[in-house]
Amino acid sequence: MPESFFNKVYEVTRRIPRGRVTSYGAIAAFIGSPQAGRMVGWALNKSSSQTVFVPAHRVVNRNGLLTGKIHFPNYNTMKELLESEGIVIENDIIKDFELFFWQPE
DNA sequence: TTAGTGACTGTAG
DNA sequence: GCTACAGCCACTA
Repeated sequence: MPESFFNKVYEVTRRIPRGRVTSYGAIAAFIGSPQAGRMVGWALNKSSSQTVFVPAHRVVNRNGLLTGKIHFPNYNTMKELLESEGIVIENDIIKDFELFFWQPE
């Protein structure tokens, strides 16, 4: 299969270590289109139809806000997944987001 | 084929 | 500090 935009999104997202998070913009920038963060979210949305597991819950917006939660089965699914990895969520926002932030390399 | 849409972000007012 | 707008790329109707 060809190296498409969202194919790279899956690849990068799967590299996110357990208990760490990153932002849509960081992934988009790593791929080469810093302004195409929307596409990242869109790709992750379709990730549920992929055969491989993609930790989409580890990707949030630049403020650490769980904007993607609305695309999970339940509004608290994303929060619970992150908390189960040791990340503290406060009002749908990741506490100490900078400390948990993971930059693609 | 064209138009509309989206899990975002940076800049400008 | 908050609101508005413009780019971003791929998909669906």
